[in-house]
Amino acid sequence: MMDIHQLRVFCSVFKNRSFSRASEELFLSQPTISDHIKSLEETLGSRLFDRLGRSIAPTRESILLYPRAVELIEKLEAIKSDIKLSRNDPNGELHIGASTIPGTYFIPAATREFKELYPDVSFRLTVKDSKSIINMVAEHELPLGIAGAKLERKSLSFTPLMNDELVLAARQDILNKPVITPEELTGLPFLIREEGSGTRKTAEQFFMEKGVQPSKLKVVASLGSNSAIKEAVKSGLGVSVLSRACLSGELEKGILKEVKIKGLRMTRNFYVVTHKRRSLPRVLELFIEHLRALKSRWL
Amino acid sequence: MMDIHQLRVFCSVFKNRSFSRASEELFLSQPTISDHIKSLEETLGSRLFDRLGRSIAPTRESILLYPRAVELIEKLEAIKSDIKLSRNDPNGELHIGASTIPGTYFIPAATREFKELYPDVSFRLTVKDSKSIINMVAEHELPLGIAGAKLERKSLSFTPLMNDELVLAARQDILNKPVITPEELTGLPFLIREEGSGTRKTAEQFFMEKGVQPSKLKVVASLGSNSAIKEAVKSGLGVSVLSRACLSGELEKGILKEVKIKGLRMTRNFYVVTHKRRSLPRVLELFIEHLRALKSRWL
DNA sequence: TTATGTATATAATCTGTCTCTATGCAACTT
DNA sequence: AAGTTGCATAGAGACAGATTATATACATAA
Repeated sequence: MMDIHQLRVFCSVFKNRSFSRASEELFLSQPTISDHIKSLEETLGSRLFDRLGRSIAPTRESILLYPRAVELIEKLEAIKSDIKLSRNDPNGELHIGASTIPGTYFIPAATREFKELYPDVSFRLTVKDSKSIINMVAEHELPLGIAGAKLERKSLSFTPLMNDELVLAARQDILNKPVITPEELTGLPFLIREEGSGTRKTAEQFFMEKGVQPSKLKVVASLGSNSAIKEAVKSGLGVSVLSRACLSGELEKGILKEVKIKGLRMTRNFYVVTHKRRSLPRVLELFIEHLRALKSRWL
Repeated sequence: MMDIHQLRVFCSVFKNRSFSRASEELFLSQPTISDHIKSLEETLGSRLFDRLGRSIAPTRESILLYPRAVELIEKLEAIKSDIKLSRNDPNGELHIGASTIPGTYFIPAATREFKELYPDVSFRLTVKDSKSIINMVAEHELPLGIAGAKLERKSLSFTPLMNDELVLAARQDILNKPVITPEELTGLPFLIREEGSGTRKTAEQFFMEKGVQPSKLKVVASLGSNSAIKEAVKSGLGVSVLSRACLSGELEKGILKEVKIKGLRMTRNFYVVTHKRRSLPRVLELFIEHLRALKSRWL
């Protein structure tokens, strides 16, 4: 067999025009050099050096071999460093899945900023409900998911990324109080999400804990998306419970007010979902780090 | 250390998407495959395949590595076959040395014909006296020499290539006999080569053996080259002893006649001179074969 | 759930190759 | 003729590569 090591030895002998000088260069004994050259000569079926007693002379075959051997060795080194560098030089397409809230209000901004740091990455963002996202990670359709639930599966790992808080939002002219009691909820004109929404389900659960039956709410409309609800609240149609992230702009500008409910804090976790047995590419590790860094700004 | 064998194993695993199928393809055991992949992963510092239990998935690094590994392996094979082919595909420059007679009358024609057989070879012909040619071979300035003497040196090998015969040539109107006795030589108008010529020296030695002192010859002129002598003989200035090869054209056309000397045949050997410890490139072996084949036509 | 089959990892062992030291041999130098 | 330099050969030890046997993990079927 002809291997790289033998080629390295050959190149050193060729350059030095000497077996013994090659042995010094490579920190090997001279017989070792002799041996490798001999076996190379056997596998190639050609003498590579004429032993002239005191000196050696490269043969025609040797002269043919040398530049190619050098090229091969250099190429091998190049491959090694390329692979090592690729860990620190993120590039390629990142396919990320996220459930509605993070996929709408957190991840897009995060990808934009990350792309500024690492211009060679591109993103593909799949927004589905938490259950779908988790299933896709489990089926290796996604390397990374951000989900608002913790569907336990032994092959998956869930690590909390951030808290999402649901807040009661209203226009000041509709509800001009900083705090209300849970009981007062039933007197308000309520805008709610469609049946099946995670946000709605979460909110209803919290209300029930405080003894407020969802059916007692004065529902003025049921709408299909968070932004539809938000616009409706902004137009003064009623109040609603929405993710704080979804409301940040309006709260800051004072267009909408947050109304606290006495004794009730509605939070849920979003998790980074990955496969336990699957290694994350370095880029994805960096992206998760980036998300955690951004978290402090969001909360 | 990262070696070719490991890359071969990696490629097979990558193609087959399986350690065990790779082990069948390469006629190795499955643990051996695991081992090689593990050590490759260690030297590269990156996981190459995610082990998902039943199946494996190539990582980003793996996808980077694969095409390069394939390229490297193919390149190695290419080198091997190139070197092996080069033995049967003669090319490059052949530096050949020859003493005056063969260098003038034999080798040029031989190189021409050889070049027709192997168009990719080119020749460099050095013509010097035998002693110089032999020295150049000894000093590795020439891989191959054709010389008219056998200067014994233990590092050199002399193998007879052909006989050169010296013949007495004359114009028919000057000497109209097919045979003369050695004694009759002294009566002829003689043209001789300069002092130091191998041809002259050889002829004088043969004459002395037959009891004819060179000083007794009736020398009409001493000229510096074989062709000068030949032209002089053709112009009727006298007779001379010349290599048969040098005279072949004139003898065939009947311009000059060969005159035999009773009991005297003047032959000397030309030798192929090579270094004992030095391998001849395949092209040179072929060229020597070619010379031997041509010999039959010359004699 | 338990059993079974598939696929990889680990352990123990053996073999072969790489490497070394010691020594021989040939060629050049003094 | 003796010494020096440089490659080849022989023998021994260490290490890597390969194998078998076994363990572990996952998926599927009963």
